[in-house]
Amino acid sequence: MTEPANPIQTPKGTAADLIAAGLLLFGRQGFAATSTRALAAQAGTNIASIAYHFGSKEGLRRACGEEVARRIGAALSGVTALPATTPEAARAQLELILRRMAVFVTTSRAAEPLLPFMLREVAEAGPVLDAVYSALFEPLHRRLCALWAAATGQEAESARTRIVVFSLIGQVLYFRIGRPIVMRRMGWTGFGADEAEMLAEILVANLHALLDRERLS
Amino acid sequence: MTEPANPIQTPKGTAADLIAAGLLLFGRQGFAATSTRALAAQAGTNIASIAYHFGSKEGLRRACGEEVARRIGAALSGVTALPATTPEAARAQLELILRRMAVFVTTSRAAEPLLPFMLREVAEAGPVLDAVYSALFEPLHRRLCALWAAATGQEAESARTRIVVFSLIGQVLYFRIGRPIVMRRMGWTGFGADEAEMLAEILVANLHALLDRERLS
DNA sequence: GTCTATAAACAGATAGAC
DNA sequence: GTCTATCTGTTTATAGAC
Repeated sequence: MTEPANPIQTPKGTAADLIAAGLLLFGRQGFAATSTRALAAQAGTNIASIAYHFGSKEGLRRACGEEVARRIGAALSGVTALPATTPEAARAQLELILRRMAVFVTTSRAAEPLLPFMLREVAEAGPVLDAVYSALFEPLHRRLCALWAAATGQEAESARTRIVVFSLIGQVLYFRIGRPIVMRRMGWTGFGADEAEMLAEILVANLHALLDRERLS
Repeated sequence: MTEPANPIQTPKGTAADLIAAGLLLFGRQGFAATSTRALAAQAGTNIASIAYHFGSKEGLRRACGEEVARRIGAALSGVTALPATTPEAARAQLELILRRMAVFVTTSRAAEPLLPFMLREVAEAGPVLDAVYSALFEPLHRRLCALWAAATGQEAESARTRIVVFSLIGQVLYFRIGRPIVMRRMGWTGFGADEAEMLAEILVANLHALLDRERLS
């Protein structure tokens, strides 16, 4: 989730160009609305190369999903591997993850072509979703559930824990999904340069409020 | 078109059947992936009737958007019109709105064909979005911002208020969007009959925690 | 590996009978 | 208003030259 000092090297060649085009156009317009001609044009190649490299348009979609899973998985590994021995440590790690998520969805350059593609796949429940999901949402859900359980003493598998984790992730994702349309329709001029900071601050305040309340009950 | 005596009752006839088919299939597969033939088959009519009643496939999409706006607007009018004179009243109304949203996204039969269609339009940023948005998200955002401002004494137009409102709505919507895939992938068997109750309870607890923390700072 | 040309299927829209 | 048959353009996938 952090920007690596040495940014992930994107492979070169026609296949990589097509995957980049797929991430961009599938994410921007959706799978069905994107023609193979548009993909080839965006990649600076011809239509036939899609069949040559990926078998079909659907194959390119799959390759895009695997590429996303690969990059996201690498970016998340540092987050999902941290241990949490005490409630205090679990709380601190929940806070850390939320801060990184806030930065990721608002300002991370790495997220730019990946996030729209992923959100599309979630919305379309496409066949690629499992790869993306198992690389991102599943470890994130599991990790947050485990941390919440460690911080509160509740069951990680309980419905309550699950719903709380849903709400934590949902706050971040809806912020990303809804921001463009809300800003356009309501004439909001933007949140400024400190947008990520402010979102993170509110997410963390929200988290601590939830945890404190949980401890009291 | 005359207003039916029972507002829940859906109008009859081929045009209404096509709108119902559009809400269902556009919501399920997306606009681009849904063919006019599939729409006609779902509605139990022929392809030509789409052009006859709505001019084009795009016209049917617009009519679906207006239908959603009409129904949602009616369902929301009671919520967005309530006055809030004191901070305590504002807090109580925030709680009420969250409870209604929780019920709406989890158990309301009325939401079933509408919500997937709306979420698609949001994801696709389709041309219908403005009608849907102005009927639902805009009054909801404005109302929640105003209530939050009334409950905390903050500015309704401030970035902080906007982000808080985003997070409130996001918790509910992501719960609806992410639930199917998370349940499928993680083997969750469901949240039980009291799902809406539990979601509402957590949303409300979240709200009070946020408000209390806001008052202290 | 890359490309042009094309095949086969499909899309949305329409003409015209009823 | 409804429907069948059809037009026109576009889609994905492929064949075959280089």
